Amino acid sequence: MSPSKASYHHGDLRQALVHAGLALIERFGAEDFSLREVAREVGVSANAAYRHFADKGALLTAIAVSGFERLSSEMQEAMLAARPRGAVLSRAVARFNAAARAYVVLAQEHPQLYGLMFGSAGRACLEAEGALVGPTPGVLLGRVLDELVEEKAMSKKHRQGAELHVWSAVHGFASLAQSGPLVALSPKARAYALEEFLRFVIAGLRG
Amino acid sequence: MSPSKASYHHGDLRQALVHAGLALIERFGAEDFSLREVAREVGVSANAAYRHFADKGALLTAIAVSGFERLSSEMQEAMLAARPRGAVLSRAVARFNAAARAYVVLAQEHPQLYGLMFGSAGRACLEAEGALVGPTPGVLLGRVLDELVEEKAMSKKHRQGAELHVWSAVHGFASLAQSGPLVALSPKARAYALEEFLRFVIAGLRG
DNA sequence: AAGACATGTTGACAGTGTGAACTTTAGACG
DNA sequence: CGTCTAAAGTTCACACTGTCAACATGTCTT
Repeated sequence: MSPSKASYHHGDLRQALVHAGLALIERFGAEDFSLREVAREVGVSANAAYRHFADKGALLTAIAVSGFERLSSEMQEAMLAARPRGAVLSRAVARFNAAARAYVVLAQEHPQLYGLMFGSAGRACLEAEGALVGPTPGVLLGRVLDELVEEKAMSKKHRQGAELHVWSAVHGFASLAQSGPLVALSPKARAYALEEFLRFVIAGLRG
Repeated sequence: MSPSKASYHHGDLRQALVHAGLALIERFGAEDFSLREVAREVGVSANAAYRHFADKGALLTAIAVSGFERLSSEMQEAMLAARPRGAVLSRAVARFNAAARAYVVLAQEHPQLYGLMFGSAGRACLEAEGALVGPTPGVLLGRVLDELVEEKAMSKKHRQGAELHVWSAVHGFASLAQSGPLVALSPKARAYALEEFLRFVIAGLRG
């Protein structure tokens, strides 16, 4: 029961495995992820993980879930901190930009985790209902779209299906930002490209 | 030298490995890809592959390259076959739509290959110069954008960096189409969602 | 004809995911 | 308090993997 029980029983092995697994993935990527190695890291036998996860895949999925929850909370935090700048940038647009930036930044700073989340391991928890505790990125973006409609920055007609559109756009940019032509650019140029891209997306919403 | 040499030397083992590997990947995905299994499939010893590929990863990269080349050729083919419909759909817009559809369709029909292409294996050959023989999707889309500018369907001002914008959008949609909220939809509904999305992208280009 | 070189094979080794059987421990109940 | 039980962790075992080293077999050049 005491939080750090160094004896036979670990206390909260499940979470420890997820934590250590996340660290390993960020270092070496999801491809070379080894169940035995994360067990070693935690200081536990190889098969101990099977009391908490059915599979190696189940642990990977749990790590992906933690990634989605982090993404969700960082997007929400950024949206809360967003402030409209002058008259050219409405409140809802500022909040949208903030959410999208948080999304891209997380993908850039944690490429391996991001790859896991949208690989075949993480794919599952987007479809499965109840796998995530926080809102999915699509849901979060959908809320901002509602604000845009309220502000009359986009028409109701274009609202339908638009969360998928903006999610696709942001997700695609985030993906290409870590493999495509953006990697060669300086951080400053990348940031500028992102702002340009956000203008493109907003323009698309206007229709 | 004869095409089917059943003896010690195989003839063109490299291509046979890529072919068989591609088939295995489409069946079981890139995660469970086994060098020994593809060798078995081809009817050759496990280590024969090392005369043609430095690594398991090198074979995977070669398969990804073949995927990119197929993507490229299918996009070009679709663009050639595209015809403007009536007066509402200009030639360049029709060609853009055709290219984007081909992209999404390939991702949908070969999700495992597509995942490989944009996983850490395929990522490399987008950055490395000369790894691909055909044009990259971004280059291909860029050409259609030039046509759009020529047609005055988009301004020169918005042309800069736009291939990254549309590539991001299309890539993101294709990715989410195989994991996100689209999988639950009927094929007809999915096709409609794609058309809606294309309108969104075109609107974004107009600015 | 002969040797050089590319191509394929065999054997071996460390490391992996995972099933089965065993052991330790925490907590419930008399 | 002692005892029983089920959860949590361990050990052993097995098939399989990627890859290295050494060897065998063709093919091509001269």
